[in-house]
Formats: sequence, C-alpha cells, structure tokens
Amino acid sequence: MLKRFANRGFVESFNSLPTAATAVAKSGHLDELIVLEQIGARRSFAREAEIYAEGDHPDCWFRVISGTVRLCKLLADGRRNIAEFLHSGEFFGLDDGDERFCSAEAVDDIIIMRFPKSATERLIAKRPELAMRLCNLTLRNLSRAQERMMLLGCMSAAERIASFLLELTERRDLGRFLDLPMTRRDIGDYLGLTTETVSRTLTAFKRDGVIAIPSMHRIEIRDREALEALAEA
Amino acid sequence: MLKRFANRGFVESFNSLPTAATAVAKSGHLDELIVLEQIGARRSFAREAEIYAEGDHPDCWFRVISGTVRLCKLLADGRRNIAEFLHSGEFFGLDDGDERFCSAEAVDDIIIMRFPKSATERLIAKRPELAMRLCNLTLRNLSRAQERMMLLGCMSAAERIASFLLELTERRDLGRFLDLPMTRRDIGDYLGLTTETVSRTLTAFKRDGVIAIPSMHRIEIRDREALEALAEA
DNA sequence: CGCCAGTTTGACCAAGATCAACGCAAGTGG
DNA sequence: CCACTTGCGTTGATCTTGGTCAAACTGGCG
Repeated sequence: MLKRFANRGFVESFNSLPTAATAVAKSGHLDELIVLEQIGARRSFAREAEIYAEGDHPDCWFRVISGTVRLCKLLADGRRNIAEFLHSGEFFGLDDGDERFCSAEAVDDIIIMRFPKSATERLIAKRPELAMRLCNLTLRNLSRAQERMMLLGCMSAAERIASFLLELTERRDLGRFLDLPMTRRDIGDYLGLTTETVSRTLTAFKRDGVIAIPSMHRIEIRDREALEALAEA
Repeated sequence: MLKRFANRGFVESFNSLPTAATAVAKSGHLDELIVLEQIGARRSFAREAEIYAEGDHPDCWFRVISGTVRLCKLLADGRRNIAEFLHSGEFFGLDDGDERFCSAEAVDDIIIMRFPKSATERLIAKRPELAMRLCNLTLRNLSRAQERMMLLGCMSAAERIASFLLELTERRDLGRFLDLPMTRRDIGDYLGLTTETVSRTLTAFKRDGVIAIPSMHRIEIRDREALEALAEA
C-alpha cells in the first residue's frame, strides 16, 4: 500500500493536475503523504449512499480511492446542483467552519480514505508545510469552480456537454473511451440542464459522428477536434 | 494552538463578515494582521483599470481597502463571466500555480493593499498558523463559489437578482440603502444574465414595491421579506 | 417474462436573449 | 454656457433555446 505513495503516479492523482507531481517530486515531501496515509482509514459505500449531509459538522475529510463521489446542494423545492464530481485520487470534504457546505454521495460503489480533522491538525502542527499543501489543493478546487461558473453563466447546452466530456477525459485519461458512472440527471444537475437536454445533446453529437454511445454509461470520443471546437466556441 | 485554528474570528474579520469587529476583539489575532500589514504596500487604481490579467504570473495577493474589484474570465468570442466582486476588507489574487485564473479590475476608484508572495512565504515560515488561516479564507471563497454555481445552475432571473441584492447587503451591511458601484452589464456578467434582463427585473421589483431606485447606482430595499422569499424560492 | 428505473424522443411552451429604438445624464469642445 | 457626443440604462417587439409534459423505449434484474 505504501508503495503507491513512492510512485509519482499517485502524487499526480492526488492533486489530479500535472504540475503538482513535479512540484512535490522536486520538493521531496513524499514522506508527508505517507504520514497522511497513516492517519487515514479506508471506508466503502454502496451506490447512492450518503457520506455526509449538508449542514453536518465537518470532522474529517476524504480522498477517493475508487469510484466516483458527488457533492450536492439542494434548494427547498428540490432543485439540485452538483458542485463537483470527485474521481479516484481526488480529495473532498475539507470544509471550514461548523457546517458542511454540500452533501457528499456515492455515485457508484466507492472506496474512500477518511482523514480525521483532529489528526490532520496534529500533523500540521508537526509539519506546517502540509497546511500550505492543503491550501494549494483548495485553490485548485476554487479555480475549477470558477471555470464552471463560466460554463454555467455563459455557455450553451452543446458547449457545456462538450466541455464536460473533455473535462472527464482530462481528469481520468482513459483514451478515447469514457465511462460515465453518473446518470443523465446527475450530468444535468452538474451542468445546469435537464436530463432531456443532456440526452438530446448527446444524441445530436452521436448523429454528427462526434461521439459514439456503445452503452448508456459509456462514450467513445470519435472526433476530439470537433468536441474541442464545440467546447471553446 | 489547534483550538486557534478552529477559531474563525480572524477569518471573519478578514472577510468582513458581519460579526467582524467583535470577533477580532475577542480572538486576539490582531498581531498577525499587523505583521501582514507590515509586508503590504498601498496602491490605488482608477475606475476600470486592470490590476492584473488572466495568465499573468501570480507574485502577490491583495486586500481591498476601499472600492470594489471584479475578477473576470473571458471567452475567445468576448463572452465574459465575473467570478467575484470584492469589497473593502476582502482579499483576492491568492492564485496557486504559474498563471492567474482570472483577471482583476477596478470597478470604481480603489485603494488596495498588495502583499508579495515571497514575503508572505517568509512570514508563513515564521508563523505557520498563517498558512492555515489562508487555507480557511480560500475555503470560504470556495464555499461562496459553490453557492453561486447553485444560483447559475438552478435559479430564475428574479431569484438571481434578489439573491444578489441580499448578498450585497449581507457583505456590506449598510442598512436599507445599497450602492451598486458596478454597471448593469457587470451585474449581468456576474449572474449569467443580459443587461436588459437585469434592468427589466429591477424595474419589475420597483413596480412591485420591493425596492426603490433613487439613482442608477443606488437601491433601497423597501421589502426585505419579499426579497428573501424571491431569493430562496 | 414482466417490472422498473433510467433514457430517449416528440410536441409544445415560456423565459430570457436578441435586436432595435429611445431616454438620460455626464462629459467635451466650441 | 450651450450644442454635441457618448456611454449607460430602459423599454418594446420578436426569436430561440432549452424547459415542460407526455409517451415510448431499453436494459437489468427478480
């Protein structure tokens, strides 16, 4: 298990951005990640299970080992927004203050690593660099959130879906084939669209030969150029 | 010490949330603010001036002393999204990585405090708590971004405008009267609406007696209840 | 085999965008 | 000091996108 931390691949996935890996590798702080591992405990959740609810007291944070997690916010009348999908290697739940800002739910069957806040704080007291590390991770998340505000505020349905597909391929580089563990409704709530519009747009992309849909939860990128043109119109 | 991390007094004052004054007095963290002050330099910018551009190398961060700042993202074809408005007391520009995620511009004439990144890092080396503090500030910003993704993804024009007006009164508690330093276009780009829709919606609110518009950049909240009902429909 | 949740498809509708004209107030220059 | 310009805001008419409602379809799974 610790072997995974010695490997650059892990570090990369931890931050899920390329520059993080080199930064960590150069700074020689791999040992901290191992320490972090020591205070973490594995837990698994079934599809659709709630990991925590909005408003809960945040006493720990998590890293996804396998599967996909969604962070949700609900409005009184049931309208839902998915703030973020988290894939394997990504972290979530590092909320400040007394209440969770979002709820966290398992999209499919998942395994996650749980880090108690108290143990993290003790670790930070010993190794203050870790605070800076967490700060940078949070800044990354903020930057992604800003990206998505742009998407929600400015983009058409087709542009949103194209961006979404490209985001997925970039965050989990699986080549041309992409699996979508989430439902059309999840995608809609993530992109500010209805299931119908998501479905129609995907069908249109298929008709135009941009993608293929071998099965409901699987998509093949057939024309990445076209998708990129659609995304950054 | 760990207790101090949990204490939100400083963070609140720094973000100019309502309880600011009392929180600072109680928390006894003024010393750190003073230290921070020592590495900062005052700078002023005229209305519409650019503080930094998207893609610039981030070598410093800022706190607003007076006036209003906007963080913008642009799409190739000119569509614009305003990621955030920053008012006096609030901080911005703490970007991770090699590039600014957004550009920063002065909405009106402003005075800001500039903190070089290098000096901040030296300060953090001496006072590691500061890193945790900055992390919490960033988490606050992230939480606000999530709030706004909900707004952009789920809400009608009227709900967005109502939320916007309430957000302003909460962030800068000036009683019933509210001044809007930004243009209708800025508001539109912040809320994912056009100027026309912003204008029409404000006019509708005025017609219904919810607000009054004594001058173009000034609004009076006449029926806060109604506004709150509209915002959280 | 039949049920059920999720998906797709179609017809219709409405919110907000777009296009266009006009109003108004703050400069600007003669 | 006043005509002129200019930029922003408001208002109205029309159009488009995506939402809504409803029905049919599909693929797992007991």
